Amino acid sequence: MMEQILDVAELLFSKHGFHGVTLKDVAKQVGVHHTLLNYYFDDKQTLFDAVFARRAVVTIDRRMQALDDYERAAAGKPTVEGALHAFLDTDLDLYIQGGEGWKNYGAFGAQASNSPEGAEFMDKYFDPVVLRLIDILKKALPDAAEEDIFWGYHFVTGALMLTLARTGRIDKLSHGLCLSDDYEAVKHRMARFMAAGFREICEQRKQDRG
Amino acid sequence: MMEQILDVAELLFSKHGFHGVTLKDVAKQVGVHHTLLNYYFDDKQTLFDAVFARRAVVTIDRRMQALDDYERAAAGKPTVEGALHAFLDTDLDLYIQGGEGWKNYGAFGAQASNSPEGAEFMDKYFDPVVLRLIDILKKALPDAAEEDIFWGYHFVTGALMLTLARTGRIDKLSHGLCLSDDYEAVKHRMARFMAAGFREICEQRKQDRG
DNA sequence: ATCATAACTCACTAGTGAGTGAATTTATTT
DNA sequence: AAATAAATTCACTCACTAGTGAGTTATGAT
Repeated sequence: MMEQILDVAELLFSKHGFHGVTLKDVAKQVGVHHTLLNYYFDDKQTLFDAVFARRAVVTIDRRMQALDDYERAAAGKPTVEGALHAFLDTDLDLYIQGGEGWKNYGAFGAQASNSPEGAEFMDKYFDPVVLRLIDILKKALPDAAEEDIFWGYHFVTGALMLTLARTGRIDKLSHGLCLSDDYEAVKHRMARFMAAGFREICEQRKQDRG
Repeated sequence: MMEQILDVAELLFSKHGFHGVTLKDVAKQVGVHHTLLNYYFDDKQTLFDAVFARRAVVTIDRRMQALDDYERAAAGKPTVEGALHAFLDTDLDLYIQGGEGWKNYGAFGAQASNSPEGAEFMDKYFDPVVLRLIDILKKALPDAAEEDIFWGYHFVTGALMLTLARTGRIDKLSHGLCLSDDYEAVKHRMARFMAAGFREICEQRKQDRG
């Protein structure tokens, strides 16, 4: 039952955010009395956190593992694209293979990261992985200015977050050519797209200097 | 007074979203009785829409104008970077020069685009400009597959939305090296970064083919 | 000064939200 | 079958939200 509650909460929070969902909404969709949620979870915030925590550890561990593996495999010569592939694809694979639940979690996370509190809370979890990524990026771009790498990273997360947030929505613009839950398509493009961006702004800096 | 109400609503909605803000919150911060908001605006949704509408037209007009100007100036040979500069910088300039209000609006828009309803509502306004951009991008990349351009565009908005959404928050990760309201820094990097990405995924497609 | 209108407040209603503690049902053990 | 514990519902409280309509103050024209 607890799992079902988390599943529904995950879905609803991902669509409407923390304040846009009531415990009754969740309970109703689960088909259970709303006070049962207070039985399993102290309060609304606890439920929200539980939704996050349930899967956060998994993503983080996998990503960290993937980055470690990549760096080892690269044997001292990592590339931006390689690092980004490790960072992004590992996550995207989860959403591709993990079924409905993981897709909702992706959207949930993206939504949560939008509020100041949510972002701060999540950063606590994710910062180590991000720093690990940035560490590898620095090795791949030894001449790069630190700001450039950080800005590049911001662009990457932005793109990823938007993709995750829009899961399941139709892209009217492209007349359905791009489905926002077509993570295969994203996986196929994103790392390479972003790697080129990183290279470019480092190049730009050299030009600015010289 | 109406302006003050809109200003405060803009700020609060940008932080907490539609459901995270009560009319009392807004009224209190304006220093006015909460029922006054019902005097100026039919209901909460009307207020929200008014916040959006107040500035939306300005951005859209300016962007559309900038794209038109660019295409004319490019005289049949537009570049991806040029188009993106027109599209992005025009907006960023507004946030740079427009003062606090415009910065809040940026965050407000990014926040609003996160909910399904909000996104759909906004898309109605923004679709024409976006299609105009994509039109130019297609001319700049005549060999590109349509999906690639749409995906690239998604990455661009994602990065932009994240930047706008995080306005005013400190980036702990970079120890303050990147300030998310340092739009000058974004302006300096984003168009070029993204243009390189576009080029790359078109290149990739050629490789995939041949 | 007077009247009219705009700007704003007050007192209130109806409804909803989260949360509590007692009561009941369901499952588990003995 | 009885006893016990877990799972679930019920009846309720308290705080708060959006919104309404009547009332009040300020503003401005005549």
